[in-house]
Amino acid sequence: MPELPEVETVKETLKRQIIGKTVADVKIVYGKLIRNQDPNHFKAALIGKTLQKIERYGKYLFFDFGDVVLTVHLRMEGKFFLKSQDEPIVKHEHIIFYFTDRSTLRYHDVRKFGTMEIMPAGSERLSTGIAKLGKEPFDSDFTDSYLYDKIYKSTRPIKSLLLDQEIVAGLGNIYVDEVLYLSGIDPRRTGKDVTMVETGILANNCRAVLKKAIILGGTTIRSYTSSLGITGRFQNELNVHTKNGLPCHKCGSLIEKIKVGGRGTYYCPLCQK
DNA sequence: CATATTCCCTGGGTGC
DNA sequence: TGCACCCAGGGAATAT
Repeated sequence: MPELPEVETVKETLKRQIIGKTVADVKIVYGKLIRNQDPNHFKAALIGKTLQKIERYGKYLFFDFGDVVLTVHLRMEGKFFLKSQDEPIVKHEHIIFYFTDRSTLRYHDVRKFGTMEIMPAGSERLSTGIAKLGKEPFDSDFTDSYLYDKIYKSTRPIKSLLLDQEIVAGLGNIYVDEVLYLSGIDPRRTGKDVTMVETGILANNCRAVLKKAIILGGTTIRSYTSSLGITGRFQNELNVHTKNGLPCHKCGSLIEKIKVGGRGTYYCPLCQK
């Protein structure tokens, strides 16, 4: 499941590979991925346009084509592959961008959860979801007090609050489990129960975990590859996520898997209070 | 307003 | 081997 580090890796890889390419055609195999507009408008907005740059905020990608911007969210299993236009369209390739140099960018998504939308340049961050995104842990204004202000009155579990993109943009299920483990905080504790000091520890660990994961190219679990066949290496650094039944590195007690806010959650019952 | 639930979708896993 | 069934999961829509 691509979270901030995986999306960052996808962005950097695609920047090297497709910036400067011009769209010759777009084939839409599964149109429901496209939000808020009909497929013909989607195609017409891109044909003839040249990709200028690619940016990322939270888990969203922004493909800048000059006067329009293509926003993409990979959700669970979305990935991009760069192929020759001569290669046949395979199962789960839902949208194919044909470039004038006979290469193609293919959006592949087994679960069909990903979304795409074309927005006029300058308004791409105003659409549903994106407009409400909170700060990224690397933003200068992602301060301890910013985070504390968002959580200190809440009765929701701290795990759910950290997963909430309106509070912290970019964290997903894997990294939230790791952040809570490193912070020694039980994922079920409510926001109002978390102290200012603990909030500072959480904020620091958000940055530490994401920074390390970006350097390692993200996390590859369950045969997930971020894009273009790339394999991340952060899975070797995981302390708790997917580790149920294995001994905790700090105390040796066994990692448990529970549900918090409807999400599978891994934690150390001794180290996380 | 805050929080909880439902829905989207399919491969993989389970049980028979 | 095949089949029915259930589940995971990010985020938007809907309900409480």
